[in-house]
Amino acid sequence: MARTTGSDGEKTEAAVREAAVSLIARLGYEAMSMRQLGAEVGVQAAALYRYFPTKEDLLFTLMREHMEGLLEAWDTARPATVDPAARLAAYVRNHIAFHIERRHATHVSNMELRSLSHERLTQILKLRAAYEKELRAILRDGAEAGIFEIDDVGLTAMALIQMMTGVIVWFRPGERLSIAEVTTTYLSMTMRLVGAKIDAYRAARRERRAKDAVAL
Amino acid sequence: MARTTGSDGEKTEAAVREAAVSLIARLGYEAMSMRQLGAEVGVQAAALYRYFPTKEDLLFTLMREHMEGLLEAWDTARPATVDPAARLAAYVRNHIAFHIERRHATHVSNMELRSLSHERLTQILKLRAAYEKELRAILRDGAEAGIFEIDDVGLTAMALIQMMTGVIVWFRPGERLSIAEVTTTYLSMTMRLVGAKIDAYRAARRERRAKDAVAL
DNA sequence: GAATTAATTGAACGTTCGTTTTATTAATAC
DNA sequence: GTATTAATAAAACGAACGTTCAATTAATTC
Repeated sequence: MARTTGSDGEKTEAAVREAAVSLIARLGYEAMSMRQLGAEVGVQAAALYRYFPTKEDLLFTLMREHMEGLLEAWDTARPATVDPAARLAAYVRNHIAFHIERRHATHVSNMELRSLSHERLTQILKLRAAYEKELRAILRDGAEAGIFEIDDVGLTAMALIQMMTGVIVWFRPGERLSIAEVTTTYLSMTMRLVGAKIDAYRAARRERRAKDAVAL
Repeated sequence: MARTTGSDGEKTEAAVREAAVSLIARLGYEAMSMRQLGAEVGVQAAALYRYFPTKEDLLFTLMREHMEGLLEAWDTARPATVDPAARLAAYVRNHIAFHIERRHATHVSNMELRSLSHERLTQILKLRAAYEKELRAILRDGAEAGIFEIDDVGLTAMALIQMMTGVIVWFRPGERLSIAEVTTTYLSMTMRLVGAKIDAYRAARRERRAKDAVAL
């Protein structure tokens, strides 16, 4: 009726995070009770307050770490090239891989924003905006280089993100399609959507060189 | 402290539905209390039970009517032609118009599915499946006629629906873009995504006629 | 091995929840 | 104008909620 044998703060906290993501994704933040979460971890509800001062703190921590993880993943996956088509392909691949791998956490971060305080909501939205800005930059560069055909950069970025993130709604690992197949298909849909011509970047560069050569 | 002057069951029920859609969209189903809903309508919580036997019945009614409305809207908007490009354009236009017009109700229908009982969830998903089936049929016809270029019909349908429905997340009437502008841009993104060639249907028909003429 | 710190239990707190019941008044029918 | 029906208020129900607190035991430190 007190500290249990083998209990370990680090392990318990990790178990709480994991169980919370899963429970909130399945039931919703409001519908999940602290008693349920405790039961899932194998601990009384009161023990949870050793790790997170309130239920909302727990939610916010999960969301912030998810968004920071997304930005870090992109920072690692970001290619060195300036070719917009290659950068867009990398963005799509990273986005889909990250979100399929963390379906539950993505669900939480996208659906439970309204349960955050105003200040914390702002923090999460700022992280999200930074991530989306990267995509808009790629689209703008591609449009200005003439290798993408885009009506409205902001609108296209939103459409692409909604389309890609939507994967988590219907995708189930081990069903009809593999992650690789899904990614390939989404990549070709993306490239068509932005009107990218295959190897348009190299063609454009060749053309520019030829023009420069003439100018000399 | 009982029936109030001017009270009218029909008006109250309509006010309850309207307030419920708005409150659930804003706060979430679990977070909205029956007392809050009553206050919004200008009535005690107990009075709500004259119109909906339980809170979940209220939610289910709103969702079912939303989905039925969507199917009816498509039934009305569905064009007579067999041209897949024209049908796809009509589908996109109807989808975007319907969802922008009913942003709150769409939010409710998409986000609160987990608060339904198993049986009722099945009913709603059946309606949704019927609606999505229409899009898959259009895509399949277009692919078979050779005027769309589609890797995977099911996956493309999901991608398109996620992309289009995503409009309600960021679109606010009266801001930078009008509904017409948004619709036009989404239409061209859709056509590019499915690899539709402009007037490909007419060209294909012309070609077929020419071949038939030769065969004679 | 005694003292200290870490981890947890179990009980309790005040609130709020969805819902039910009963009483009461407005509108309608005869 | 009386009887009936429709629409609501007010109060109450037990259950569940997030959270706090004191007590208790395991692990660690010295």
